[in-house]
Amino acid sequence: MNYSLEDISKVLKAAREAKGLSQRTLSNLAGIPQSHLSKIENGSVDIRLSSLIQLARSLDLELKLVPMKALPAVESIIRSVHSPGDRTSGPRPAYTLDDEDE
Amino acid sequence: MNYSLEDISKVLKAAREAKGLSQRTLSNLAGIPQSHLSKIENGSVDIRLSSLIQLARSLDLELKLVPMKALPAVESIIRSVHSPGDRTSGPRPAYTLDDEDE
DNA sequence: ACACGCGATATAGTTTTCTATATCATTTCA
DNA sequence: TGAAATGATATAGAAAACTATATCGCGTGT
Repeated sequence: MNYSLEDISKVLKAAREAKGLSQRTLSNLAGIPQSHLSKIENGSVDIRLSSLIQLARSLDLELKLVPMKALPAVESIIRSVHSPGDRTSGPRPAYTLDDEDE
Repeated sequence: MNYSLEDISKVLKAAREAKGLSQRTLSNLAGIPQSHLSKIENGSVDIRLSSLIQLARSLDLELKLVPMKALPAVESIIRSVHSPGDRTSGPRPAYTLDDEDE
């Protein structure tokens, strides 16, 4: 449930592959050496926050600090975005938050 | 919305204060020197992912990589969790963590 | 006034990321 | 066949986090 260093690297790698990017291409996008990118994806380095953010941005991901209390709902949303037809199991979108605030 | 280094530190600081913890107390909880904690909250260091995760956990926060597509919904949920009368935790164990030593 | 807890800051030493660059083993494809 | 692209790995140096420890100024309460 809680993810740690390795989980993050898995997410990053999966996101890169989902976008069909090679490490070298992403390397250029994010301004990070390919050699280092490899280490990051292998979870063999404890990257700095700036690197993570930079990398995430290049992959259309955004880093968020989520209160534990909100975690289930957040994960549900993220899952539903990953698999846009997901009705295999799940609490119906009880979270119909078409909010418009701000 | 997109947050960067400084925003993260603000969130961390706000979370700590919301829990009524001093830097020194959190320092013990998270295993991070108070002096370093201060720098982190001031955004004067580019912390490592492990530090961030560690710190987040101590504050009942969880780090998530959110697809941009899901961001609005996620942010809405997060807002609704710590919004107006923010109780931040209903069943709040009256932890008397005045652990200390020194 | 004095002690206390608070956050900020200083020094110095250790550890590690991060960089640039190059190479390697596979796989893919013309 | 072999050229090209892939991810993994190596070396060496630079920069910065992280540590322990101590101190400082400020506010608060006794």
